[in-house]
Amino acid sequence: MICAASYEARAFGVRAATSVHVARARCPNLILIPPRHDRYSDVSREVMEVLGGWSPIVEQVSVDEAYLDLNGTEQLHGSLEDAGRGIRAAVKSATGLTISVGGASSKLVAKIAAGAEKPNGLTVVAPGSEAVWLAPRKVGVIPGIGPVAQSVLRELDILTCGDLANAPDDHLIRRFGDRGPDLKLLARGIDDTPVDDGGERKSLGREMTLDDDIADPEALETLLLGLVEEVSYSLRSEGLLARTVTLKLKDAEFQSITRQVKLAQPSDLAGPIFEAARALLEKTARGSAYRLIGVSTSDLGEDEQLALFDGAAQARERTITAAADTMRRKYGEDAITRARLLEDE
DNA sequence: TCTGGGGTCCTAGGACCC
DNA sequence: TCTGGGGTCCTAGGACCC
Repeated sequence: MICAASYEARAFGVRAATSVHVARARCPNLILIPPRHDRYSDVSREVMEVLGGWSPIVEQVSVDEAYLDLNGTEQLHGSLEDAGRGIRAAVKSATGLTISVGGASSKLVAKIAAGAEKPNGLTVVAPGSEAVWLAPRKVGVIPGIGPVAQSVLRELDILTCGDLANAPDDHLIRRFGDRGPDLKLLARGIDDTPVDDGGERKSLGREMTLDDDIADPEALETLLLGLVEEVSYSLRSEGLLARTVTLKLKDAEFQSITRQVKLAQPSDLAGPIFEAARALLEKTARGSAYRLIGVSTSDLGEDEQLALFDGAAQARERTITAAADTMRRKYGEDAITRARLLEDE
């Protein structure tokens, strides 16, 4: 599948999440480049470091997006335009990358502004002019209004932010419930969520879509074990313990099913997490075929002195796991695996 | 737009308690 | 024996974002 598409490719209808097959059909001269995720992480870190020089409060949203709280930095950086120009120049000189910047009185409007002139743009919305600036734009530019909400709004003849800002409350309440009127605030650019730089991870999981739908319980179990191994290794790498395990399946009709269970004791070991996930799979999968299987952990906490509470079996697993992790760190994550996971390769 | 994989957040319904 | 109203917690599903 396509992770990201150049603007040239986008002109042919190729965009993120397009399958390679479809992409090639739409754009025969497409040039495919294998992703280098480690490289992107490194560069992302460099960019975030530059941003850290412009504000003490930086909220990283994804590998390529961040919010900066510039309140109180006017003496240092000047106006929003000045800061925006400076940030773009600093990132360019540190990494060679061009970026788009949006400046505004809220995260909501700043984000929309950043997207207004891509790539390589700088858009500042003056405080007080948010509603006017937003009015002609499609409601879909508002973060949180996705395809489903857009189609509901379309039925109400609400197409632009201006339409939404002036929509009757009762219509919105009927279709969106209590949060309906809040949408009007968003459409006027009113948003007071703070820039939050203390984001802690809430969940960690892995899932895979299968080439062919699989019904065989044993095959599903083996796939699940592989996923659990990856998840538990990530938990240990991040020093986290999980309390809740969620199994996710998607059937041949694309219906997704989730089942979760709480562990008796938080864990970062494959053994207890797999046992929980396996039990859920046994209860849930009744012989039908599935096209996706995944496992996710949540209710995460910091690593405590967990080993103190281990029973004999877990103490043994912990010892073996520690040795295996040492090998993974030294020779790569694939350096060691379970015999059961080799069979299907 | 025929549908990946990593996440976060919200909602509704039911259990349970006072 | 039947039952109000409110709060909290849990679970499952789904919308949404990049």
